[in-house]
Amino acid sequence: MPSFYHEYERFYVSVDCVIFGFSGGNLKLLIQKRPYEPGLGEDSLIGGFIGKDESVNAAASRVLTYFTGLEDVYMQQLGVFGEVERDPGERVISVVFYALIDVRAYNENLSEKRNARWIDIDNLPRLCLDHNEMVEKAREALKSRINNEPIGSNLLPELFTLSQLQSLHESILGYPIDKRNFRRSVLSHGLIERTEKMDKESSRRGAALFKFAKETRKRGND
Amino acid sequence: MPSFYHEYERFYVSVDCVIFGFSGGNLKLLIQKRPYEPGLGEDSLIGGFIGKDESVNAAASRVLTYFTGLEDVYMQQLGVFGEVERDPGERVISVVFYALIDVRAYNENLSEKRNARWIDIDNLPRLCLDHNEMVEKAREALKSRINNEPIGSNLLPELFTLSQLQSLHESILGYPIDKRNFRRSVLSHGLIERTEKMDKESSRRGAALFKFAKETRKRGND
DNA sequence: TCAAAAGTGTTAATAGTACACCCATGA
DNA sequence: TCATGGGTGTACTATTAACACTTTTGA
Repeated sequence: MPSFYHEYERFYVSVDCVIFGFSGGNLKLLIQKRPYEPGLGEDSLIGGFIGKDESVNAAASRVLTYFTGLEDVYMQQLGVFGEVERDPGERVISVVFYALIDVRAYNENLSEKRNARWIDIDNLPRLCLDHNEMVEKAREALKSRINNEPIGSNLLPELFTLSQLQSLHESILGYPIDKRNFRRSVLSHGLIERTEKMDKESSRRGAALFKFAKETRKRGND
Repeated sequence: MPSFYHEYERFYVSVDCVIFGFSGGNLKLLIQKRPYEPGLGEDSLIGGFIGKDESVNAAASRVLTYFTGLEDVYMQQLGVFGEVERDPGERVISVVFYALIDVRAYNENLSEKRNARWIDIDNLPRLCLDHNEMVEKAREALKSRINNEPIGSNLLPELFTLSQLQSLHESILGYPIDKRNFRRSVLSHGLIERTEKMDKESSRRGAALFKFAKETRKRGND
């Protein structure tokens, strides 16, 4: 096979994943200790390099599964970070994804093994390189999606209360929502359905558990 | 300078630009004859390879200027196309942008020199590689932006009639819009201003010429 | 005089927003 | 009995959608 483009430069290409979770009423981010120099040990997004025979999306999925133990996760491309000096070690072009996972399904065992941990999105440490900027951009993307797509289904367990769903929306949007309006709105769209089950854990009275209607759990990274 | 990532693969990274224009009441796309093997001479998006000391965005701007003669053009990242086999020659990861330009400002001389031409967006030929898919995705991005951002300012000349603006919106959205509702809506947002000038070319009666209010002409690719 | 595009208002439906109290329960 | 979170309705406002005729003028 001849080399058609041999006069051009080749680049390291990485994937970085902004992995969102939701627990304890707060939006969380999964971060790791950076395993390479430069910046070894600094807080970092979950990432990795693209392999020779692997598509960009496949690399993102591989990295995500490696760090969470989960497959078929909701994942979207966010964009490319391609400044020349963004990595002081070598020139690396990074393709950024964001993913939404149910933290209850996350494999806790991996946390220690991978040197990863969940942190509160509103209390982010300084991350290495341009990773804070990536998180910021991912939050914006989430904000503009939450009202139009049922992405909450990927962050919540199968069954959830309306209060949990509201709290998730509030965490993403960053402002409080009126309870009655929220309930009416979310129910009128027909995306969620009430089940017979009740949650007795988070309140004395108990709250009805809801589930997302079929087909609203969108998966994959295409 | 040590090589931190030397164990990883490096890739050719290209930029491809979906360049939209608007003339004769139709949305247009600028294409070229592909200048490389494989697929030499096939219809192709405007593209090029990223240089060693050039950011990804800078590469896109360079390519755009080279093919249009224009600088400071409205440009947005669309995403990365990273399938392993997307280019049968070599593995190339492509970062795709879309740009909006005023075809009247386009340097016609470059058309022949660069082997480029404008074609009607609704009458696209088969493009090389996965370029048709890129155009499709760019059109979707345009559609979802046209109602929220004054991107029309980048496709129209400085002064334009409301009919032209409406026709642009219709071309992008793909369906007819009610004239009265459109006018009321677009005027109420205060993004455009009526000028004293009249257009006498496209109608007997003449139509008022409008311009976008300052600060609405967003430029650059960040 | 007529063809062709410019210009102009009203009404109905829908979606969104603001707002406050009672209920059921376990401790 | 009381503290806690669950659950409910109504009135107002803003936005969107549907719809048809008159005006101007050059050919």
